[in-house]
Order: sequence, then C-alpha cells, then structure tokens
Amino acid sequence: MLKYEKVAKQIEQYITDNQLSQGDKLPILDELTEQFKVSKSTIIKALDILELRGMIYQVRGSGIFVRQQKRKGYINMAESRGFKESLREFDLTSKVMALKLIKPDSHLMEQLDLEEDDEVYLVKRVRYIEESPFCIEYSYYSKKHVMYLNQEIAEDSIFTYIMNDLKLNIGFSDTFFRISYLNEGEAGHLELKENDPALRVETTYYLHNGQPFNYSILLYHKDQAQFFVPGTHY
Amino acid sequence: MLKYEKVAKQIEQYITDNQLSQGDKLPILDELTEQFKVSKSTIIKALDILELRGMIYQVRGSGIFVRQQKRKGYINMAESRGFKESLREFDLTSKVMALKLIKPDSHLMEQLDLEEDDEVYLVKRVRYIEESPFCIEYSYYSKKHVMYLNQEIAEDSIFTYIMNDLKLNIGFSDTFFRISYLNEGEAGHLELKENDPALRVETTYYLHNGQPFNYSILLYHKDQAQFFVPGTHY
DNA sequence: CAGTGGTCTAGACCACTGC
DNA sequence: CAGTGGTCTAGACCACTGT
Repeated sequence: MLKYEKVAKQIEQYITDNQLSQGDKLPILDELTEQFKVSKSTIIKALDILELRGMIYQVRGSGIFVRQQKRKGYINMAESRGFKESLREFDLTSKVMALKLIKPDSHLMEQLDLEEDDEVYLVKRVRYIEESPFCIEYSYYSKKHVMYLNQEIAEDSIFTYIMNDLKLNIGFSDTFFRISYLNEGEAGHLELKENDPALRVETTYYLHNGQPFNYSILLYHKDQAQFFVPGTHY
Repeated sequence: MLKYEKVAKQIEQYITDNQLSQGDKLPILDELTEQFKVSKSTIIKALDILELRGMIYQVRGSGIFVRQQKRKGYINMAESRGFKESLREFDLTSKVMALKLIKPDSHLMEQLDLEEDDEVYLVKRVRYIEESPFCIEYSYYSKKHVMYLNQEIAEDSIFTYIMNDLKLNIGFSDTFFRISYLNEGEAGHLELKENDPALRVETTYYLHNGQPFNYSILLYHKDQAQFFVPGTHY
C-alpha cells in the first residue's frame, strides 16, 4: 500500500476515533508531516483524496476541516466501489436470479467493445437492504476478461473476486442515470406495481488500461434510490 | 490563472483541435513538460484534473489516452458548474417565476446554518432546453452572503454574478438525489401530469471556507433528466 | 529491457486568513 | 504580520507495459 493511501486511511481513522464533526479542525500540515513522517506533498495528496470523497475541506490560510455527511442511507457516488462502502452499516443481501453465458447483442458489443464471437456472462440479481428489495441488477461481464464465474461468487461480491482472485485492475467507470419504468416481472421483484418509476443506473466499468469489462443496468426501488455526490469546485 | 489550470485547458484544447477520440494517445510526459515548459509535477496535476473530469486516463508504463464521453445531452456531475457546462451545445433559457426575500423555516435554517433573524432570497425558476421545459428550480440564497439579487440577475446566471461581481469563492457542494412526484402546479410548468415522477436533486453549496450560502431543489422533467458521473477508482 | 507513468522528497516561494 | 495552506520545481527512484 502506498504512503499517501496509508496516511489517508489513518487521517480518516483519526476523524472517526475522535468523533470529529462538521467544521472541526484537523492538525496543521506541519504537524501532520511530523506525525506521519512523510513529506508535505504526500500529506497533501492524502488530503486531496479525502477532499474528493467529501470528507474534509481545506482553507488556505486557516486550516483543514472535517466535512460531515449529514444524511444516512445515501449512496456516495464518489466512493465508486458499488454501494457496499456507503451502506456498510446496513444489512445487504442478494439473490441470484440467473447466471449464464450468452452471445451479446449489438448494443452490448458496442458497450464492451466485443468481437463477433466473444461471449459474456449475464448475472441477474435482486438486492435487498434490511430484507427489503432495493434494486434489480443486470450485469454483463465479458468472458475474455472474466473467464470464470459461478453461483457462489455471484452470491458474494463479484468485484472483490475480480480484484483479489483474478488480479484484474479496475480503472474507471462511466455511469449514466435517468428515470425509467418497471415491467411486470421487475415490479414483482421489487414489490411494486408495473409501470412504477425506477431510477435506472447504467455503468460501464473499465480496467486500468481502458478496456471495458463490465456493463450493468441497475433499477432502483423508487423509495430506496438515494444518492449523494460530493462536489469539489476547482 | 494557475499554471496547472492553464496546462489542463491547453491539453483539453489539443484534444478537441486534433479531434482525438477514445483510446487515442497523447504525447508522453517528457514531451508535455517540454512543450509547456513546466515541471513534471505540474503536468501531472493538470492531467489528474482532466482525469477527474472523465476526459483522459493514464496507464503506467504505456501512455496517456483520451476518454471520450459517448452520450450527448447528459449532465456531467463532475463539472459541477450547474448544467451550463455539459449542455453548452444546447439552447438553455429560464423563466423567473418568483424572486422574494423570505424568513427561512427550520429545515432551511439548518441547511444554511442560519440564525433567528437571517433572511434568504427565494428564486423560483423554470428552465428550458431547446424551448422544452427541463426542470423547476427552487433556490434559496442566504442574504448574509448574497446581499443583493434582482430579476435581471436571476434571468441570467446567478452563480456567475456571485463569483464575478460579489467575488465570493465557491468551495464545494453536497448533492442528494432521488425520485419524487410532481404536484399540480409543477406538473403544469413541465407540461406533465400531476403525480408524474421527477428526479429531485437537492444541493447545498458552500463557500471555500465551509459556510453554506445556497440550498436548491431541482425537479427534473422525467424525460430530460439524464446525468453522467465519471468514476475514477483509487 | 527500453519506454513510460507514479511516488516521494526537500525546499523555495506565493496567497490567503484572521488577529 | 504571524500562521497556514497551495504552487511549483528538480531530481531520485519505483512499477508497470509491451515488444
């Protein structure tokens, strides 16, 4: 683990340990460099990461302050490890509805940059939060990157498997969202009515080298779809 | 303007001038440092900004590549200057429905960290894209920061006025969104029906020093609400 | 193994805040 | 004007990619 990642994690720990809240001041840069025995630039890089995640803000000439997220149960889109991170205090479970190897249609071929005879895994899951249906997920993994997948992995975290076991390096993602409507089957899974609105979130995930390996469509239950985006204005 | 901002802007210009698209390679770091006559760190900082905005990705050992947004008409939430930036190729107009000085209720007092006798400007606008209703905006500006506002300013860009004329320094923002439903009046403005769904986006904007100065609620037309979030995975 | 990007450092100097 | 964060630099060294 890199120095600035360690430092970021430790500062985060410091905030929770001392139960700091909105507006509370952190030690000044010089103290931080001394405490962590790293150069100023390294501290600054660590702080920049925390700033991007919406955890602190820095005021030139004044200090470094805690920025506390006021609403619980919102998914932080800047944490981008799915919603696991934001909702870790809740009980999350999922049910695998289908897992199969399929031939992609043209839309999928474009999203995942596939050739004529490439195949993809389709994983369809329903996800629950505190036992209530939370969202429906249609997720497509290109077989050329994710060579193997099974029920057991899909019931757990596929991304953890991809990173830890397949040693793939996730780089970035494009997320698009808008309102759409549920069909009959989807409504059933979410315990809603046909044509009820849902928040439709489409994401393409890329490896660090720019190759797309996953495309997924998530349909969130209209009452559970709550997102947070921390903005930083350059 | 800072060096790394200039460099970022110039690299952006380079990409559009040369009509580079997804996966195209930019000059290597050494060439960039030479071309712009700045140090390696400054180039890296400029590239990091472009990466955050979803414009490029960097691959260690290989190069710097263009990452092109594929969908038009989506609002990029990482650009955070409202939607002006993302939708600049469209004709955007707005109609001011109300502008008045009011006493905040308790929810607003909390959002904007107000005292007993502070006042706020309420600006209610309907915004149009290519002449179609796009969203309804209820925006509250704390008078202690935004001391004066009028119809003319509200018809133009209030944020531009705040930055350029009032010289206020915008720092960061908290954005929350979820699905909600339109009441009769709102539906009328958006040319929809009562109880139609809408994407409800609530944002609190803070000055660089952490003081909140604006709280706004935007209700997007269900067919026009299209957002993009570029993810970068640390 | 050559090419290329990333980390980390020490230090000079700048810009803003708040007393 | 003292305190504090931000910019920028030159350079050493590390880690990954692709031929």
